[in-house]
Amino acid sequence: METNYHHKQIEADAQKYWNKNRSFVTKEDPKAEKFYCLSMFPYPSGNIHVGHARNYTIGDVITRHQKMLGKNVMQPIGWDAFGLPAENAAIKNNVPPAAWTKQNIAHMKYQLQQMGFGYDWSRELATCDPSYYKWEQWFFLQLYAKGLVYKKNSVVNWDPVDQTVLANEQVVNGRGWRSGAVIERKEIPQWFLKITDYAEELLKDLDKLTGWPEQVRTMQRNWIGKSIGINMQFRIPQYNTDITVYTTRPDTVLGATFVALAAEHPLATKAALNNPALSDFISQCKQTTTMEADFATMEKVGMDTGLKAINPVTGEQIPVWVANYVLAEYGGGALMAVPAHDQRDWEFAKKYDIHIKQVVTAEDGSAVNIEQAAYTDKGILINSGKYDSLDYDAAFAAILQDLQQHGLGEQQINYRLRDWGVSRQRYWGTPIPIINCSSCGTVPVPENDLPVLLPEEVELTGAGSPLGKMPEFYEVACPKCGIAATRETDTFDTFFESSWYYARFACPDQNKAMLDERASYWTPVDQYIGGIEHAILHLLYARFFHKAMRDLGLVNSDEPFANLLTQGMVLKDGSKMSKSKGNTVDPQELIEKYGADTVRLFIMFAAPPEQSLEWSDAGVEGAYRFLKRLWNTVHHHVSDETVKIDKSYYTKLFTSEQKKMRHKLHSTLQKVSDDLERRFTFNTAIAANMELLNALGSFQVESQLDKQVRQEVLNSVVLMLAPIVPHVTHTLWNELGNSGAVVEEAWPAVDDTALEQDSITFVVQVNGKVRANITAAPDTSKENLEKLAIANSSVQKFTENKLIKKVIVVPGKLINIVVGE
RNA sequence: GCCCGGGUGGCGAAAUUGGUAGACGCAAGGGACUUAAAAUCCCUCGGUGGCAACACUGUGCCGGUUCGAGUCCGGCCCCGGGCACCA
Repeated sequence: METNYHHKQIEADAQKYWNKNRSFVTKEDPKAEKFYCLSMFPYPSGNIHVGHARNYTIGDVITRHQKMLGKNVMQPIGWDAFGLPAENAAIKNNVPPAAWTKQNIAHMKYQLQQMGFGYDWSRELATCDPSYYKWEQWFFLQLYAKGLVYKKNSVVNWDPVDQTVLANEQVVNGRGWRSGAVIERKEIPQWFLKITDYAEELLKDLDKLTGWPEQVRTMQRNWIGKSIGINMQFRIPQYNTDITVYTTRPDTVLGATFVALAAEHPLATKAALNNPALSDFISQCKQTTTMEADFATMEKVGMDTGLKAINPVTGEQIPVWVANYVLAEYGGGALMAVPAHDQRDWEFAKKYDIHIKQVVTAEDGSAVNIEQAAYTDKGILINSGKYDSLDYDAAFAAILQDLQQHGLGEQQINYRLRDWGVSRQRYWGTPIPIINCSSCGTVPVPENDLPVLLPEEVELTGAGSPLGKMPEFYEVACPKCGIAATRETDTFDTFFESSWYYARFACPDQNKAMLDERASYWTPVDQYIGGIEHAILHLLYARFFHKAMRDLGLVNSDEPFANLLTQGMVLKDGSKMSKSKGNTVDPQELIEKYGADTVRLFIMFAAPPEQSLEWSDAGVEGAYRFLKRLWNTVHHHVSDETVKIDKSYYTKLFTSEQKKMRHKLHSTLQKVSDDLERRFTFNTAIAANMELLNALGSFQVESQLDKQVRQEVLNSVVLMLAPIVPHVTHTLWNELGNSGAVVEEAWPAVDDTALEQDSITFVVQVNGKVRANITAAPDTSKENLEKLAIANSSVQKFTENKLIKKVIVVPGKLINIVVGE
């Protein structure tokens, strides 16, 4: 055995072994339990960064550990290859996005292989490959046929100088990031998927996702935002029409002192026709950003339309305002404003001196001062005539009944969730398979003509999509009537690709169908790992696609991801590491210097996976030092003679020192198994192995049995660390005299007899403060523990001349003596 | 603004079900080995007081529940993620 740890040679050898023996190439196997482990696939931005390394190391540790548990494990990898950065790079470097992307994939693939991840490379796919996006176009047409696709006008960020649509990310302080021009809102026709048709199921099935973090389920629940309220009709006498207002607080309707409309509301448009000031105001409102965060923090402004609305419950006339804080997309773009019981309405009313009328008061009779702030809790009705003294539920029911009787209101379930707009006015994406014909209208591309190929030899200028300048792309004959027609030049949102790739990994070679029966074998993914930043959009879209695929008979489960691990952000200088912020760290240098095992060990040791990890170059050295120490320990152990462990070993009469060592080993094994299988706390699993190796360092080896104990410990340490540092353990396993490869070994079993102890330490507290430790047999009775504790001299210092009120004994842990004067 | 997290030594963190706060590692200081350095090994390491034994104090802030609170409850402050066209 080599005296020193040479990571380069060791890592090259191990990787060669896995490739040659196809250690991670997997087939369907009905005899074994399947385990599909998937990390979110990367966008090929150019280099692997630390966030990737963290994500993929977590996935790889779980994959290798599950394989050791005897499961048929599949871990694929691919490339989320369409997207905006390729276009930006193309403009900057004058390289077509396709070439740039392919070059990045090649480099990043090399980097992933250097990290030693156990991927089934035979399943590799890239979403920009026509063999992938063909099926995406096909799937869109299936959804179209099922009525889950529609076209409507919606708003985009328009850069008037570059004459192009900008992503939110490309709008900085209201200006285009390249041109610096003030961004305008522009309404254009776009394609939408009816995710809202699945809103109820997406909400309900969250209860079944017990393998997901509660945090993510809560975020999705709130995002879907189901509410039960009432649609009320407010009469507008001037126009002899009604407007519908949605409210979840019908108990406050008697306190409604105005109606507020979104700038986009048709009635606002009508009222502005002969009111130039209002017309100006509405145009101003429409200038504002499309981003919700900006929308919610901007100053609330409004203008009275001069119209009056009739409160359907009181018959009272109240003014109708246009206000910039009313969302056009939600609740019909109109709301009844109750300043006394809604904080935004309250601020608006204060600003414009609108009447504030309190109609709810606290249930427990405590004081409510609506001059200070709105009272938004549910409570008891006051100033409400016949509804006085009703609580929320009773008032809801009574008001609903009265409204129904007069045909002025109905119960309504609303969702905050909006339909998914999938059109992008960009080049580097999947072409939307639609043809626009002047006589037939919107015509789907016939299945036989798929895929609609994206031309790859293009030049990007930053002003609009190149597809719109390529007649050879967009000039087509209408598939229905044959006359000259125009192909859609928009492409899909890249979330489209990432919403079904996990299923395609089951059958990437299938060229006759989107998916085949192998997708039903492998899905749902047993363990999905990715950044917390994807908690809502990506995971919700993928859940929607899975249900839609199920309804088309393509998969046989309801949910795509059975278990989810959301890794925390990797931060640098306190902010998220991302390609757009340009603060990424390239792990390549560290791999060169210390090897992949050190990088893997450090990343897994620095923080538990769900927490954010503040990157620092210091500490990597410590991980390297540990691997060297492990190497040296094995080297020292095998330098004179190797020992074997057979069945008879486990029934030997061990000395108390040997028992202590074996207790440490098997309690560590128990802890590490739990850490890797249930808790995913890889940091504490590594710490436990460090402790074990430290304990082995002070274990004196004299007899042959001592040496066997040390052999047992080292064998187990190598097996326990194999998922985390697979290269060095590959070599050490054989150096320890074991045949076969560690990658094929089973996870070690706990020897329960080694866990038995003759005596354990109890903590003795007086009034909850630790005063002593006592040692006693594990089965010592409560009474005897109490006696031992009270008799202890350090304890007596705190109990003398005091009354012992009671004694609390926690079995196996502590005794607390409660004393008083 | 809304939704979801987080805050523990000089630093990354541990404490799994309310039961010894700081495991494990980094950095720092001291020592051994060496001609010297690197590497390696050993010791110290939350704060205050004390020669020491030990005592008091300490988990963002304020209050509460409990024999006992980093952990549970109420209120606040700060930091991070998401907010529908970054992926």
